[in-house]
Amino acid sequence: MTWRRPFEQAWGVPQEERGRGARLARSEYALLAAFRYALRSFLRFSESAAEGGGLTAQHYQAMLVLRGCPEDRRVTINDLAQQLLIRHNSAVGLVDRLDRQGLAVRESSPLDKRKVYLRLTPKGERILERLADVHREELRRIGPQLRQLVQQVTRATAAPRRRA
Amino acid sequence: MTWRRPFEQAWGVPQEERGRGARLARSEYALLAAFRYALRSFLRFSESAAEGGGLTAQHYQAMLVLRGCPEDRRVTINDLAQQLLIRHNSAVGLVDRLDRQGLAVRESSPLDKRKVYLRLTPKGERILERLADVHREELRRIGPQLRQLVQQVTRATAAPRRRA
DNA sequence: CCCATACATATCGCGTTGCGACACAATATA
DNA sequence: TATATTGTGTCGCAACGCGATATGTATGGG
Repeated sequence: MTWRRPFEQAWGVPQEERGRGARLARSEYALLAAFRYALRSFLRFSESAAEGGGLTAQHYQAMLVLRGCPEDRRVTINDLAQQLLIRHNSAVGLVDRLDRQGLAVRESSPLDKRKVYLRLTPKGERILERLADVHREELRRIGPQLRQLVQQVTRATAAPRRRA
Repeated sequence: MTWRRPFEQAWGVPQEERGRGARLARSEYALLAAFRYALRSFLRFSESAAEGGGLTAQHYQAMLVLRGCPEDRRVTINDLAQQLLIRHNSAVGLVDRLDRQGLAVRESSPLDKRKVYLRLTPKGERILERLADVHREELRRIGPQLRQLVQQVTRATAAPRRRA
């Protein structure tokens, strides 16, 4: 303890830290750690928020894809997998859960009977709207910090141009 | 397909989209989805990079904490759990795996025999340095995009000040 | 000095998630 | 029609996090 939020301690970047041979200074690791901490924080927030509605962060992300999809398109299982960067079989399980919870339904395509289109239920839309709202607020809260961290991490080596 | 990276499609924010009654426009969902996509991309990159060294993203994050810790402090299991935002018992398992792979070792404190200090092994430090390096590069690559997305998402409602 | 309490770590079993490998029907291609 | 490709689905596995519980260690009041 005494060392909770990792943000503060990653500030001073004393030059002597970069000892001979060592390519990365301790403070640079600290910055990377602080960035990951910020990401974890946001993801934890997302999980908690989703849990409030009886679902998981994956459910939320899947619903975001369904709702955010261009209006002239429909989302298949494969599309979902691509957008979530998971394999199609993982998406199948996810859709099973969404279906079981009444958040989305499958609709097999009449033109290509292999395809399965997904659609949010009214209940799904309602819950998603609440979730999206809180997420936007949280993003507005942590946004500046996040952006600053990204900048710090990348800046740390963007100009490491020290004399010999 | 034809709709891969979600970044592009979340640009135009036509006003008519915000239909009567609807509090969030489709494009705002798309923006949130695009932001999560960016996060997932980075996390997948992290997993792939870690996998290259035979470990997982959690291993990497734990090692970051150990390495980034202030020099006058030592990291215990509880500290690790706090920094990773997990329960202590999850941290125990994680340390078990780090130990088993020869990336970190336990050192019980002589003053308080309950405490267990963690230390990176030379092998751990070597691997971590490579990983930290690639991560910094990736962050430099996606940083601008990420920061822009954060700004877009927050801006979408930061100034929704439309007449009537 | 003893005991109750708090603390730090460890163990166990569970549920969720993602994966690779395989299976199978529908479609496209030859 | 024979063959490949595509889109979904099924199975078993491993990683991860959790709650509940256990065990050893400190610490403070009497």
